[in-house]
Amino acid sequence: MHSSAGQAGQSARRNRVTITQLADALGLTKGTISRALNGYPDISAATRQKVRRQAEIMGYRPLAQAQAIRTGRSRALGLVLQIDIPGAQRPFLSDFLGGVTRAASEENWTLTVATSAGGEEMLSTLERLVDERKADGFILPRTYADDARMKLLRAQGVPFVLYGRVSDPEGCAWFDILGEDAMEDAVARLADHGHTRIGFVNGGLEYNFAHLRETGFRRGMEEAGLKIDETLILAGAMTSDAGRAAAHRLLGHDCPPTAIIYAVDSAALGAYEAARQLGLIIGRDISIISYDGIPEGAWAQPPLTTFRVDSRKAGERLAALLIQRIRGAAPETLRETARATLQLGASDGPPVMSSPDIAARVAAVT
Amino acid sequence: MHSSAGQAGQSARRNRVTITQLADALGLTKGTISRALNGYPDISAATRQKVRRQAEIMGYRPLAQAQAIRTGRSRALGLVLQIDIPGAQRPFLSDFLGGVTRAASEENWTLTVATSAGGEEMLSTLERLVDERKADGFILPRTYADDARMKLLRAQGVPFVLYGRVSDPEGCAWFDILGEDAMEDAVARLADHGHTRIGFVNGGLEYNFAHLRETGFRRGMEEAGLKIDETLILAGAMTSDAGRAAAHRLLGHDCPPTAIIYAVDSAALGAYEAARQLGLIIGRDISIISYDGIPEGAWAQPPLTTFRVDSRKAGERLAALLIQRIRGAAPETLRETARATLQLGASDGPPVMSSPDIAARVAAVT
DNA sequence: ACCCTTGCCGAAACCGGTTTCGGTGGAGAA
DNA sequence: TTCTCCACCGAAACCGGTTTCGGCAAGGGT
Repeated sequence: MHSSAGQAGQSARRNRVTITQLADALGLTKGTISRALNGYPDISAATRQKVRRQAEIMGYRPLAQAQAIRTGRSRALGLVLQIDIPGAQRPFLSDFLGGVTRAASEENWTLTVATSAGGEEMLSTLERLVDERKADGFILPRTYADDARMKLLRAQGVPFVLYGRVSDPEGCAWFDILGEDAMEDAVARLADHGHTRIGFVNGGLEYNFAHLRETGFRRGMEEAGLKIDETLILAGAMTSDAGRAAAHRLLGHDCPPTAIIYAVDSAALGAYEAARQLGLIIGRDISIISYDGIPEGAWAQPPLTTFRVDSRKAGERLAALLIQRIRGAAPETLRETARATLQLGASDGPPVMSSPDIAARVAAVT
Repeated sequence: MHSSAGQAGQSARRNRVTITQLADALGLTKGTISRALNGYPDISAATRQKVRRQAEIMGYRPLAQAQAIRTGRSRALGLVLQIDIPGAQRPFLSDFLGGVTRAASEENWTLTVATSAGGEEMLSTLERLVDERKADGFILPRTYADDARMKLLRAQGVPFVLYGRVSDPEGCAWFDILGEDAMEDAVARLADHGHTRIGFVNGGLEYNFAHLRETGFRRGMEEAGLKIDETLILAGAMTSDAGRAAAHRLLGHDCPPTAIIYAVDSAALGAYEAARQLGLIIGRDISIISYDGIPEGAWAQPPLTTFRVDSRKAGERLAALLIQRIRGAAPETLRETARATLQLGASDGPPVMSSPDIAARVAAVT
């Protein structure tokens, strides 16, 4: 029936040391061992010490699954990735996972990963993992302005942490990068270059980060003393196609911007195509600054000036926060933010062409 | 002590239906239920039918962790990613994970992911997962010519499948993309263009795929009736830096190639830098064909002609194979391959400059 | 000297399943 | 009719832990 796979279980099972073996070795009962290791107060310090040492010697590690059926907790973090979103978190995933698993394994936790295509599947996947107790808590990447996953988990009473902030912070723990500060800095940098007409291409407004980044953009414009032209603010660009369309629209404006800030790198890459079609050279005729730090940006010609996100650190912090959350810490105490770092490219610089110059060039081409 | 996290477990626990509840509802004992659902022969067809239907109605799903402590199997697949390798499997990860988890969840399995930096950490991580029974089997990406992970798992009797083939196939199941065929096709394509001096920049020879791709290159050269110049074959280039160095070396040759085949996209991108430094235009003065299909390639100028790997499908097949393997199928019956698909770019074409032309240009610049 | 705490640990139930072992009833054979 | 065998299911042990409950001995107070 089962040839080597059957033997597999046996030989792997052989060397595990169980709590009963530990108990026998010490002449105690397994109940006592369990309480000693889990820090119950009714075990003497001397006994606890002995148990700890012997456990170390024999290499005893409790079987998380056995613990789980009684305690309901399996020392596993859950992560459900939405993979149908074009280009979303694609390149950072490896770093992000590295961070999460590193932090998790430091506390002897593991990571259970699932994926979903589409929102409903996401929710059903989440539900399945919850009631099969595959994870004690969840990391939710890419928070939406109104997040259904959050509601589900909150209703079920399952702990979670957000990668991103949310408008209704009630009972939420999170880690986030300050995208608004980056957008503000981007404006300041362009203003320093001498730009006065600056466009803004935002991501999808269903994401919470988009609102924050727009706020940052507006704040930056105010700080720099520049007038905001609402017709130079677009949204919904998450892909290079959408980014290209947005660039065409802005550059086809009666009075086009001399610089464009993108909220999302993948969209910013679309501007390269648009510029090529219009005969404009990025970094000279038109300046671009963006946000994310995806590797494609560094390989574009000229390299994209962008604000890089440290995904690995984000993963590490999120895992650490979630573990604390599961252990009972109040969510209000579990909120952290970090700044993005400017990654210099050559896609921005002082304006060479004026707004009318650009308009003329665009008109000539089309 | 624990405020909302404590309540969390309770409310989540409430709606789970256990095997005992199912048994009570049917007036049977839980042992009978278990045997009925697991297809034991000593349960009548009628009873089995009744149990199945009632389980469906009540939405019963066995708790994998509870099953695991008796059976040793938790219905979880294991994946350990090595994240210190620069650029390795970075961009495909999302697709790959999507494939794995999709195939896994179809059978109600889950995926446990861990990461490691460096070979020893990899082994200890693997060992920890094995004896904590966090996974019933493992997917091993990027097989080495002599793979320590394989030996470990084989010794422990733990099932595994390889993403990639291996020189000693004894007891191994695998899925792989036929990189050698792609390399062969690449040579044929360049030969059709009219190239006769073709260089080859391989990846690290510690990886098994490198040997396969070199074989493919040589076979392609023979098929095309071209002479192989051993001094035009380099190896060990996995990063763009290494790829750039390799390009400089080949183009600095007394009689440089007019086309270069790279075994790895990330390395091929280094050729773009080298060409820029030497004043050569890729796709015209020098042709490049590569392998992997990373997104950066499509954004390079000109877009990289490369053989694209379907990572999602790879993930799906590997998960399916591993599950079969765990269930006892013989490894010899679990071996699949697929072809890479050519993704047209503009980095290759008919030779415009001859080998001496290129040599002269390079000499002039340096 | 007696009682009452208190500290500390053993015994046993429990979690949600799987698996072994017997026992019962009905069909078929003698 | 009686014996036998087999199909089918109940009872209970088991997996590796956690948690409750109760008991015993030492120490403190009167």
